Amino acid sequence: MIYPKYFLNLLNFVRRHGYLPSFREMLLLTGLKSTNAIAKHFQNWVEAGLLEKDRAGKYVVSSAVTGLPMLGTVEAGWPSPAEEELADTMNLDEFLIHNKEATYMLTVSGDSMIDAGVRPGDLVLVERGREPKDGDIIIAEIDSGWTMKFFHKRGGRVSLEPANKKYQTIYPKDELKVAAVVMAVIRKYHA
Amino acid sequence: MIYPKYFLNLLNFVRRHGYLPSFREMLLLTGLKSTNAIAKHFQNWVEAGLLEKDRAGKYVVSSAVTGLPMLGTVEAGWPSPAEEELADTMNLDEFLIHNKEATYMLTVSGDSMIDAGVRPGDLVLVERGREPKDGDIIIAEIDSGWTMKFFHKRGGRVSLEPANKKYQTIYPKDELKVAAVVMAVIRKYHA
DNA sequence: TTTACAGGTGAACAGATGTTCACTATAATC
DNA sequence: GATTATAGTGAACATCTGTTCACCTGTAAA
Repeated sequence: MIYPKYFLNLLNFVRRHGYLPSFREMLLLTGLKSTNAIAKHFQNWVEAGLLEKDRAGKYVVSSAVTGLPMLGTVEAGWPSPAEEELADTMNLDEFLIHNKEATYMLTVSGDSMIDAGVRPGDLVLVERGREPKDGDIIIAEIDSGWTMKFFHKRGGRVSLEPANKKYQTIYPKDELKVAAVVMAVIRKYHA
Repeated sequence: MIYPKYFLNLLNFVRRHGYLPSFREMLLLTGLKSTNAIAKHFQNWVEAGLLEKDRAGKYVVSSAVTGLPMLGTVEAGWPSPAEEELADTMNLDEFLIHNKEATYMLTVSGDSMIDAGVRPGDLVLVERGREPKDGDIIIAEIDSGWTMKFFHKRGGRVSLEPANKKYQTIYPKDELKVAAVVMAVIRKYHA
């Protein structure tokens, strides 16, 4: 995406400081000399969808700008520049986390879920206090300790199934203690 | 983590608006009546590490507050409340993205990398313009189209290896067109 | 009982904030 | 050549900002 003149200065400031520059700060960033020039640019950027005004009348950067471009599929090849500009953008935190207060991150150890594509060293985003449904991956407390397994509930009967033939399906004797439901898996390749 | 009184009001505001409330806005949020009361709280929160003052002297929420709690491993069990308070916190965007301008997100179709735990429907974070190293997963353009493969470079000889026995290793005839290097894989279970 | 202190009020202040108005220079269009 | 946008200047404005000072009040320690 090609941004209008001076807008990148604003973005750099936001990334460094975490808030929008004031009009006078924008003067320093752009080399301009009148706050009125900044005001006009800001109005244009609002019309262009790069900025927004919230209910209090304060400027805010649109999430369309801060997010990542969301493209097509791998097999389809790399999109053309025109397609890139149309691409959706997204913010990873907003995208992956629904209930922030209840969301935690854990490191996976062990290979009990490897056939489901969850490998040792992966990170999992889990949500506590969520009711697991049939087929969910959960973090459960069983007699011997803690484990990640598929949760199955068919006709009132609950089972914990690993995604690895080395391990056996567990049928909890009494009640099952569900610590959290796995919402997402993240694997990072380059430190 | 247990926050001091009134601090949650501030956090809620930040999450809704994307910026810190002013002292007068804090009065509305807390029910207090003097900005001086807010000023004292802010100073305490800076000492507690919940807020910071940047070089310009403006208040900013510490990243320790906005991030996710980062806990131990699955096998070790759920941490005690005491451990939770000590836990590191992290921000997913900062954690996963190094070069924002060059980072894109793609949906994976096809099963050529399934033995590496990358499944159809997964999302991959890729970085363009990065030099691939031996063992990296890359998005490459080959004669027949686009594909995701392991990049191998041993003794000057380059090969593209799938992580699926159904497919064969590719030895590019002429130069290899690397579109991007895969930096992370993300799988989301609950829409 | 006295002292210290955390937590709050109320008012005043200098500086910063976005907005607005009148005006200028440059370039493109008719 | 005259006209019309576009992009910018410069100054003034009311309002909002965080800070500061003097003061009040209940609670807990000395």
